[in-house]
Amino acid sequence: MKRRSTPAQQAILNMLKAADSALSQDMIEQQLKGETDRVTIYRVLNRFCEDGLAHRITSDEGKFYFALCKNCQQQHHTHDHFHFRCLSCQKVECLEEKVKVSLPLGYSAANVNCWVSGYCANCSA
Amino acid sequence: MKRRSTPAQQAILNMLKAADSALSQDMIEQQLKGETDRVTIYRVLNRFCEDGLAHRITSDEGKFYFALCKNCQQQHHTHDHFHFRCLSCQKVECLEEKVKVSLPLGYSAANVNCWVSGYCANCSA
DNA sequence: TTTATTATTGCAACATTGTTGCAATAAGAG
DNA sequence: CTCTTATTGCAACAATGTTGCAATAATAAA
Ligand SMILES: [Zn+2]
Ligand SMILES: [Zn+2]
Ligand SMILES: [Zn+2]
Ligand SMILES: [Zn+2]
Repeated sequence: MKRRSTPAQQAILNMLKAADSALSQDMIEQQLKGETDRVTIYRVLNRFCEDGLAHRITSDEGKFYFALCKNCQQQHHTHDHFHFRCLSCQKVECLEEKVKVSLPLGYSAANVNCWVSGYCANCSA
Repeated sequence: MKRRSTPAQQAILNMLKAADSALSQDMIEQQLKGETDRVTIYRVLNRFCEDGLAHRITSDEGKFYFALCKNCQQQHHTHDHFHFRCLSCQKVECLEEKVKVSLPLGYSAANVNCWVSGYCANCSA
């Protein structure tokens, strides 16, 4: 299935690049001022994930955020970094810090979803 | 506000003790076979959290799980441990392992919500 | 340029999860 | 036993995410 370049897809990709942070569907819908349907936004974001352009994380609020992949290889994706959500400015960031966890004997890990919420440098000041 | 002991409250508390793992509202509703209303289950669970008996965590599926507090002081609660969700048997556990993360300069942490999903010892075998 | 193919979109409908308001019920004190 | 009010059940709602389907439009082919 070959991808097509569309206004919605471009706008959302640009937003993700410009934001340099993770965005949720509702954040994108707001910035797009309702020009694009909710469903389309979800579909575009999911497509980015399928294509290895972005990754999806479930926040501690229980909703999805999407962020462009930075340090992933084209083939090999690893999203085992911490995510930070600022309780004041709402910004969500992928942190450099990798998650290190040793599981009990016999356990195996398939995926990791780690969040820290608090106040970012701007909002702490 | 003084608490009262009710069948629903007791049943749910016993389930949490017996399970020795974290449960979600729908798991509890199933085991209770619809004898108790959804809303009541949520309210009982939230009450446990208010009373410092349990803690609530948001899973990587985006829904809430509730687990009895084990290593919390009566006054001082710390829920900075990892949680594990088995993709096969659905069991959710509080792990002993504490979350260790160093934030960028100027950032401050208020809360932590860390999940590993994969296969538990039983299901890996 | 024009036409044909089909990826993408918008809309309605639905599923799941969690909360709130309010009247009815029942736990526990006196 | 009676009274107070914490707790429950039910209806209604909000938020988030998905699916089906017909209409639209990006791209390739003619
Ligand atoms: Zn990636
Ligand atoms: Zn990330
Ligand atoms: Zn606790
Ligand atoms: Zn826990």
